[in-house]
Amino acid sequence: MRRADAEQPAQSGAEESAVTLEMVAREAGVSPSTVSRILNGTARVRDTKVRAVRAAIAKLQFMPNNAARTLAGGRSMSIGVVTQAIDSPFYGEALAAIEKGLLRSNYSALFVSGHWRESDERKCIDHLVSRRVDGIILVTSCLPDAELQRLSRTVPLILTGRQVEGERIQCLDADSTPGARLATDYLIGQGHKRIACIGGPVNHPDAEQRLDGYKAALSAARLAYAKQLVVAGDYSDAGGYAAMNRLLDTGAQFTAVFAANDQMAYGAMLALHRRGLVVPRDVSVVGFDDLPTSSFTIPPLTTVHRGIAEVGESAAEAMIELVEGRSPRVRLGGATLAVRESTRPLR
Amino acid sequence: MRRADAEQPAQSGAEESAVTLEMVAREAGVSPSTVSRILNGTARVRDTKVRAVRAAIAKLQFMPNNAARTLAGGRSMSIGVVTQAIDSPFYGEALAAIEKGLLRSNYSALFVSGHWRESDERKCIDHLVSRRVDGIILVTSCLPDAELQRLSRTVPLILTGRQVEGERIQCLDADSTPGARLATDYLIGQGHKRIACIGGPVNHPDAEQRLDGYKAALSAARLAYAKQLVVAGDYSDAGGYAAMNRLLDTGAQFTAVFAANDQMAYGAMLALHRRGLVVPRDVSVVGFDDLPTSSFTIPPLTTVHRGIAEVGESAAEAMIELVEGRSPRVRLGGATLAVRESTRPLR
DNA sequence: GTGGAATTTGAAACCGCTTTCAAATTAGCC
DNA sequence: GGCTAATTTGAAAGCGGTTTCAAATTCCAC
Repeated sequence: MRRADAEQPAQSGAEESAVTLEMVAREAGVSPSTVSRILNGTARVRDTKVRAVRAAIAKLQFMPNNAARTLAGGRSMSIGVVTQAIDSPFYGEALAAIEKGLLRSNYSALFVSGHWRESDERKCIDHLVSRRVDGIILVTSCLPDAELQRLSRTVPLILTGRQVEGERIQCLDADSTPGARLATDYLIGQGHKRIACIGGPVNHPDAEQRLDGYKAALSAARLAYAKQLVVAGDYSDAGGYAAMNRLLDTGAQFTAVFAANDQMAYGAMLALHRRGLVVPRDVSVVGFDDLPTSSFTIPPLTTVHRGIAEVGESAAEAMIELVEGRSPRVRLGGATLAVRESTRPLR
Repeated sequence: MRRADAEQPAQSGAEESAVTLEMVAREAGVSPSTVSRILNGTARVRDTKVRAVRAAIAKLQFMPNNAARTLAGGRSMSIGVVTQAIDSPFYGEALAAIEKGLLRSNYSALFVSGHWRESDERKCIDHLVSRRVDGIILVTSCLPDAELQRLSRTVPLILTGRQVEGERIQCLDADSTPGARLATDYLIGQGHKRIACIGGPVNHPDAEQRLDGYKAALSAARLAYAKQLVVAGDYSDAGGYAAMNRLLDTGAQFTAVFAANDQMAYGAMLALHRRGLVVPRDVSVVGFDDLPTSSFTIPPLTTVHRGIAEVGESAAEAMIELVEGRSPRVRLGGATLAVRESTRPLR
């Protein structure tokens, strides 16, 4: 082999030939095993050697090859994170939190998005599996329970937004029902009796919970559930806008709206604005999620706060516990209502 | 061989022992090299064997071990993507686009965020390098030119938002000056003469471009540049809110504002609203970036559209060209103005 | 049918690190 | 000091692929 060439510092457009652990070992006058042990802290090593190795590492600017580590060690030190749309503010916040939660450990995150499509999500997950991630965090999943259970035999799972049984599945209990209940109760407490609801996509577990909370609040207050006051959206601004327009077009009477997420609330508020209706004077609006932007809408949005960031961070921490073999114990705070300026007492 | 054992589906909480290429080879009655060749298309293989191997792969549900591939092949088939904050809507959109652009290839993205801090960004990049990414896309970077040039010797770079010379550095020319000029020109064309500006973080190349565009428009229209009409923000909603309050507190007179990004425009609009000023009746507001939400603010925001998504996708495609050894040729469309309802002619 | 070129194949080396196992060293104790 | 026990160390065998190189086939023209 042209080792002579290799000794030359790489110039030109060519890639610098990487420093290997073996080169470090040679430089420090020890065996590769010793270097590895120092790197991983897997065994005691005489102090003089530790120092020599550290010096060699610094001198050569050694950076362990992750692929080799993964292959030899059987662990990739990376966690797959599945979301549905990386560009939604909701997932953005969750991802940032997961990134933060993983930070203190040596694990790093691999983000992929399923776009609310089973096939896409499946492909993403295959991808993660072939990359041998040590665990997968699913921030909402479109796949059926059985499939997740099967997957959990290959790799441990953390799941938010849904409850699925399984030895190696840890669910962060994030039932949305109480949050939706809280929001609706608040409106009722403010004297509203005709409360519309812009729901999430039908057949989506989380969306159903939010609708259930709304219904529960109504029935607890002995208010009739009026089907014509409920319209489905798709969790997007545009969807909320369209939903509100449909609602308005039917001529239904209401003094308040509960939107199943903040983005739809934004859209709904714009639709109201376009019709000359002022929030909260004419209609009170409550959202769900408390996105960072919700403090800056006009008017600032009253919304259910559940600490997306907190959930994300907990998920990350739980995942670390899980892959390190401990059993995580997660307790999440409940939902609270961030009361801002999009609601008012009825009189 | 305990083939009998191997046939049992894996049970219990134990991880399923992964299927290896060698098992596929045995099952198909060929050598591992042949399987590899079929997998990668690196050589012709007799058709009967191809079929046998495909069948074996399907039967065993073989999924190549990515770490082994990376180690042996020297390519990780992954691209590092550096942003500053994964939870900002701007980066969210960019990341989604990059993900999309990479989709058709076999490369996948590794997202990391630098949080506008040099040290964080440096750490992220080291991380990517140790994971042997085949290329790095920097959607804005805080590091000095020289450091990027040094980095480019290790791995090819794609850089947006800044121009840095280098053999293996490809810059997507995304000079913000013309966009800012466009926005300010529009306000001037609408008859505004006293135009305030909420700038980005000082010392940030991109922010400076946006300020330059603003100044250029003023001077082209022979309008005086008034220092008291310019305040610095930090590209966040809260920053825009605070900046507008400072502006208002000084008692400066203005009929329009150019905010260096949409999020600051949101904050500014809220600050105006709180003081009883109506947009656009009392003050016209123009933003920059055209975030998806900007169509749904109240009022919908007039803003500079530069196709973040387009930039992201181009970056991804250029990166593929680059790592495949071709030389990318990217031409981006210029900035346009999305005229909505936050501006009005002065009279 | 035969020789030689072209095409397919498999054996084996290697990618860079971890880890086992046994040898070498050091420590502890009588 | 001598002997055993405890601690450090290095050699070598993988991890699961890719790739080189030469052997084995197949092809083709004569």
